[in-house]
Amino acid sequence: MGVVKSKRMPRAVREQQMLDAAVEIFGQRGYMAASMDEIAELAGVSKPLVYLYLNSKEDLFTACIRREAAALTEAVRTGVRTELPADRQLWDGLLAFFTHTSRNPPAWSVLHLQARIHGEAFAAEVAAMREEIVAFVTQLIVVAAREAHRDPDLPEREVAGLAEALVGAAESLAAWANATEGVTARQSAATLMNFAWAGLGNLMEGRPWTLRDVPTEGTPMQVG
Amino acid sequence: MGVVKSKRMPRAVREQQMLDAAVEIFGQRGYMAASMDEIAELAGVSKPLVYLYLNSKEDLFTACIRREAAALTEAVRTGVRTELPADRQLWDGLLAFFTHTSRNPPAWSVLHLQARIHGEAFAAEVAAMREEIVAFVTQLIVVAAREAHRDPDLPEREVAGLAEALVGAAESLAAWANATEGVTARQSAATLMNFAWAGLGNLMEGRPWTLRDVPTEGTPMQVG
Amino acid sequence: MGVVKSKRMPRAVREQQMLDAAVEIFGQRGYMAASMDEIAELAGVSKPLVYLYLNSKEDLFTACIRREAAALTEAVRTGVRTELPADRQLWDGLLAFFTHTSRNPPAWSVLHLQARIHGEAFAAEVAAMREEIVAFVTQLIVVAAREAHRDPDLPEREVAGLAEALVGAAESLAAWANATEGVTARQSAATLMNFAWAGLGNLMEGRPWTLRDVPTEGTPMQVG
Amino acid sequence: MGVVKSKRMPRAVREQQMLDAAVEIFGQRGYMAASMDEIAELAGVSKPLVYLYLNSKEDLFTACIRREAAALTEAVRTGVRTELPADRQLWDGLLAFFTHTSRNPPAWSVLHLQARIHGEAFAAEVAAMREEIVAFVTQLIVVAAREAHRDPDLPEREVAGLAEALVGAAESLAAWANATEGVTARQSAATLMNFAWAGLGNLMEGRPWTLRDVPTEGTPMQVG
DNA sequence: GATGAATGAGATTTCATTCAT
DNA sequence: AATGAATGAAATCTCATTCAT
Repeated sequence: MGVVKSKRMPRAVREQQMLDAAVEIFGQRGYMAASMDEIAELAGVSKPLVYLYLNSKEDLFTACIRREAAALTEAVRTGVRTELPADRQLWDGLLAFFTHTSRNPPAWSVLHLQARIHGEAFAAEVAAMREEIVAFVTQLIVVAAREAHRDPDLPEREVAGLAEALVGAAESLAAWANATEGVTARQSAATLMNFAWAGLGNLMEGRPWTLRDVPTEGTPMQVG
Repeated sequence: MGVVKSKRMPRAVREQQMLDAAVEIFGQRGYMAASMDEIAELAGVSKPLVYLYLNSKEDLFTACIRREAAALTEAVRTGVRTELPADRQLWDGLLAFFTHTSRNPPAWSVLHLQARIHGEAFAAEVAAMREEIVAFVTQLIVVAAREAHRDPDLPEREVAGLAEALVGAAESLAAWANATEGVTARQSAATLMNFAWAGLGNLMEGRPWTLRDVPTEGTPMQVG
Repeated sequence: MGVVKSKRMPRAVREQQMLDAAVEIFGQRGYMAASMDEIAELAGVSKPLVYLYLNSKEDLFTACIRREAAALTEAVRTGVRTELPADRQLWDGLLAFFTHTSRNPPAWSVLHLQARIHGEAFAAEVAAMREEIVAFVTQLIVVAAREAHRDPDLPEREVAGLAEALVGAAESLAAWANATEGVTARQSAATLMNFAWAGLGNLMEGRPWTLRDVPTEGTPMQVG
Repeated sequence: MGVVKSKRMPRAVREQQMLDAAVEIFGQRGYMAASMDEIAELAGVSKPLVYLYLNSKEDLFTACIRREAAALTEAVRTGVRTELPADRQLWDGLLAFFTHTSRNPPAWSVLHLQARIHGEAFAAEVAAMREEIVAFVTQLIVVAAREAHRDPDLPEREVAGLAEALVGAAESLAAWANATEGVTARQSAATLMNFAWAGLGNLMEGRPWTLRDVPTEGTPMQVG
């Protein structure tokens, strides 16, 4: 009766349990402060088994980063349908992003905070994921420009900077939202969408960005 | 000619040297990976002297955070003149911010990355500084709204979210700029100013934010 | 032939070896001067293993005190049969006490000297043991008074003081006997028994305490 | 107005201040745990001055022991008049001893506890003092035996043991009295005097030791 | 497949002690 | 006479990692 701590599980399952534990601990303590002892204990296995499967602390951390990076990009990719208009794609992407990060705070901590701090090797793993997202946003901006008028005079470098700023803002907001009580993924997405699309200037003059069919909670993003 | 490594210096001077070294090492290695040995060596003193003056690794780190937070807020405060229009104030603030962070990359790493990761106590030190800046931006938005029209219907909470997003974007951009070759403070400020003030929508329709008297390098800023 | 330094022993055994070594070193050097390095070396293990099992220098010291205190009280308890007359009980107790302390000089040093010096926490551990012994002696005095005459007019507080003095004398004698060549446990017990029971006054007037059936070596305790 | 912390004092005075501070700290913390920093601070001088005058921690500790040992023996010597009867001499000596130790707890801690623990050299310093006292007591016993009857059949070795036990009991009682609230020097002396002179046996049969002219507080020591 | 036993290397921190003034 | 500045050496403790079963 009760939860039986079954032994002898297939390797794939054990590995996932270990990664779950590792993400949890790395997210809470940070890479250096996390101890393999604690991770093994939380995973419910002995330390040597962790080493047998994941090889070293570094490899374990890298495995965490890879798994969570893949999960996040997959979530965003799934949320976006490229046949829709650019602003709608951005909205859907943001919503998927904030939804995922808000559901996996330790994972987001690992990707956003920990991985960047501890060595170039780890940072590079995250950078790959990030570039994929930046590329997606960059392309969105280009498409939107094309949709808006026939003369796309935004130089490439400028577009890159804007995408960077937008992604950076999203990352910061995600961390802030996780740390702040009562902020929903939808609210975060709405705030950022307004900020990015309409700009403060427009917002203040009463002309926020609007998108039909999207039920909203944030104030300035008005449902038409 | 050259720096003479003089011995027996007054305490105040030595303390600054130690803090310089500590910011450098903490910025590079992170709090946990930084060793007191390395810091002492870089400061050109023995480890016991570091402990005598700064007391402990924690206290040393806190002292770094305090000094750099004070320096950054001071730099921004000095750059802004509150009698000017809101957008000009934002521009000046951003310029001062990016100028300071680009000149002190390790200091910015300590404030932006390290301090947030290692314990609530450290994070709180930074949070105080951050709140000061967020408050400044929040007030700018309110003032700008008042300048734009008499009916400021942006609810308080929304304004807070926008300020958060803007500051977050600036922080991210600063880190990115430090890590990317050839990005000037002025460019960063311009990119973010456009992004924040005009919004992507306006930008793409050829209506970027402009400010007279400000010579710029970034492209879309400064229309004709 | 000889002691094979076998590796990989069960935890319980290793812990006892560590405690043996710790008592030895703490007894010789004192708590502060004893180094975990030396203890680990004498125990034939690495320092981390000592920490893994015993947790900290403080905990290790406490474990030593507890073990030795228990051993000593057990030795005394075993030596005394409560159905015998009071003076015989005292004699048996003293003999057991001096026998045990003379066989484990470092243990006695730990209990009598070290534990009292280094912090109230340690002293309290010993105080518990000591109180047990003082209580035993106190009760002996009361019983003896009852046996001697029906009117026990010794006030409680006075009895406590006497018990304290007797136990204190025994403790001192034990330390002195350990430091002095050629003093047997039996001699110490006899000296103290005479001192305590008959008093100097009686002794000097040729009326020492005597106990039938007890072969003695000390002079004044004459076999009647 | 207020205590003026005068500088430039004659060496002899400064040295006494340092010894005062050292006895205080050594008594509280123990030899190892006491830090020269703390001693210098309590003495109101800089550390190098302590080294200039007292040379080293060891020498400082030895100086403390010497001073306090001399003070204690002097106090006992002064309290005893050798022309009086032996038991009166013992009483006076005990009273002087307990009075002195109760007035200088840190000094007594240094002599009784600290000095014995930390190295043979220190212990030897105390041993010299102790031997002087033991010799005094030994002689008292011999004299008393002579007074009591003409046939002193107590062998020398036995007398030595008895003196040792008596002195040991006194030492223990002194420490206990210092640690216990409300125990006066007179009470300690009375308890021990009864214990030593009459013995438990006599006490319990209602025949305590008595001394004319000595006002008492302890119960069994009755003024005839 | 899984683990209890064990360790080498290195972290922070403290302290007695000395130099230069 | 007196001190602020500075350090070498050593202490406790932690951790990633491996061995033997």
